[in-house]
Amino acid sequence: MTESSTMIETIETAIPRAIARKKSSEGTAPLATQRDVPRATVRVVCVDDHSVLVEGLRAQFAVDGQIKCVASLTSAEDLIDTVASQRPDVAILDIEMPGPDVFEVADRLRHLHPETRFIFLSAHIRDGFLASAYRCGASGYFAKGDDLEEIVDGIKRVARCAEGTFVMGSKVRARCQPPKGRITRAGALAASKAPAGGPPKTLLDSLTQRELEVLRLIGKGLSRGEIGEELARSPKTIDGHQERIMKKLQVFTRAELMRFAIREGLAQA
Amino acid sequence: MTESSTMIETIETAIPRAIARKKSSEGTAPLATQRDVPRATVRVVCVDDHSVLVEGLRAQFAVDGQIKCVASLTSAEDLIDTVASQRPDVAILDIEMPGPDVFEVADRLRHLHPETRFIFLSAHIRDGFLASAYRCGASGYFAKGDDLEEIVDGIKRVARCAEGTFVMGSKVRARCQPPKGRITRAGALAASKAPAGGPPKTLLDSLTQRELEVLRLIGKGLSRGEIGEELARSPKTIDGHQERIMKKLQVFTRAELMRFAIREGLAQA
DNA sequence: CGTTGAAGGGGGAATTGTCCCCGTGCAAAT
DNA sequence: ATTTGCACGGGGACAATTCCCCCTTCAACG
Repeated sequence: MTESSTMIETIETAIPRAIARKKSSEGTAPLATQRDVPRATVRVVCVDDHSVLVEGLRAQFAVDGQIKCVASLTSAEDLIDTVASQRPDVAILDIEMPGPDVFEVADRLRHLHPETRFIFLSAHIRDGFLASAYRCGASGYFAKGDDLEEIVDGIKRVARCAEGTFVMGSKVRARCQPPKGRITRAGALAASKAPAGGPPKTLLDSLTQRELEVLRLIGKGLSRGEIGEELARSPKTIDGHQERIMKKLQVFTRAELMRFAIREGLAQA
Repeated sequence: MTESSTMIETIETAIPRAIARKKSSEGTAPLATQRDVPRATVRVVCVDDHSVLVEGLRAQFAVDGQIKCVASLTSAEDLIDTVASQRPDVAILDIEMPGPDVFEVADRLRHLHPETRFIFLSAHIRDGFLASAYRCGASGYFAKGDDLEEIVDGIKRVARCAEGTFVMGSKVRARCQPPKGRITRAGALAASKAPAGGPPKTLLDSLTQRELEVLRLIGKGLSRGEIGEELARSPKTIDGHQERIMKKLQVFTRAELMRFAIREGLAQA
């Protein structure tokens, strides 16, 4: 199954939304051609409530020698402060943690400290997580089951590549484009303009904003009436949304919608 | 343990894996920092599909110096064979992994190699997992969020303690003893001697066998009619069971029952 | 011995959920 | 400009659900 090449195939998908903000460097790409030249140490901060996971990263950073973990947190609560004081190049964020919502914190982080990039390192590959990660401006998404070397390589790549790059681990990539289309250089390029937004395409993308909202509320356990109240609509209207959602997702009961919401990361179990 | 806030560590550096490799290659030589009571090294095998997690354990084992990871697997598939060839003292098992059901493999392991103890190290503390772990003969259950020292200490304890003990991490213990212990008539008695090693009590224990069965079928997405057919009962009867379940679990809709079933490991998302 | 209480089984009514249908506005395609 | 498509809002019919009620059995408790 392994390629003959030793190169790790981490794909960088160009993101249309991100307008290239050049760093006053001239036309020559200063980063791409210096693969073998040791660069300044990449400073990272790790956020994961599983300390054993963080130790594993530290160990691998030590082996690699080009990354240094300058701080670690067990929730997203103090992330902003820590980034403000430590000024890391990259923040590595778990998703399912106690405490404040990681995506919201990440969104604030992007606005307060745009120079610090961040990637997600999650145990699960869920469409909802992937979409949220992309929307809040992440530079990458890796699964905890991805190879260590690949993760380390991805971190360095994120720290050094142009802004607007979205790097995925191979297991993530394998999950988010299964239906049609092979992953090749050309394929990735084509995929970036196919869905008219470039982000990883998932089943969730077939839902409208309203439908997503309704699905999220269903995932919270609200009844049709409660959802209608929440959105200031008639319960019948909610029924209609629900019906369309179920048709799109090929699901037939409300309970299965709950399961779908949980599986895709829209609702918490 | 009430440390919901985050923890910052300014790091000097950890080189755990390199050290671990070096030491283990030297054979079974005792360590320089060995304590007054010299013990044989505890030989363990780690099973987790997240290799970064395994590296974290290895790193911590190197720091501790009394545990040696003799093999690691990314699924339970080859566990029996590996135990047969490596003869470890303890197997450390993740629960939610691709591949064969860990509890079933663990059950076979106990019968084929009763001298090898095993503990579970899971990201989630679910009542269903806890019950399954206990039933299949595990010697312990730790959460990945438990302190590293605690996990390492637990492994050593399991390797050295008398058979039949069940060791839990502090976060696990905090979860499985609900404030309002309202279980059975013998509940008070069992609770009083629980800390010694009795079966963990959870919300699930308050359900009867029939109710558990119904809950499992609900978790599979079946409707009342389908469940009634499955159990050869009237749909109305199923309604009654469901109602009792919801009352016991303090849950108010079928969709929330689905969520509960998923959270407690009775159904898969 | 009677009482209590928990478990299994079911009836009936009100609510909710499921699935048809129709109408409107809005944007892209013809 | 008209057609087409579709997200959105809602009506009505009917099945499923929720939540009351009742009965029976059986084991534990006073």
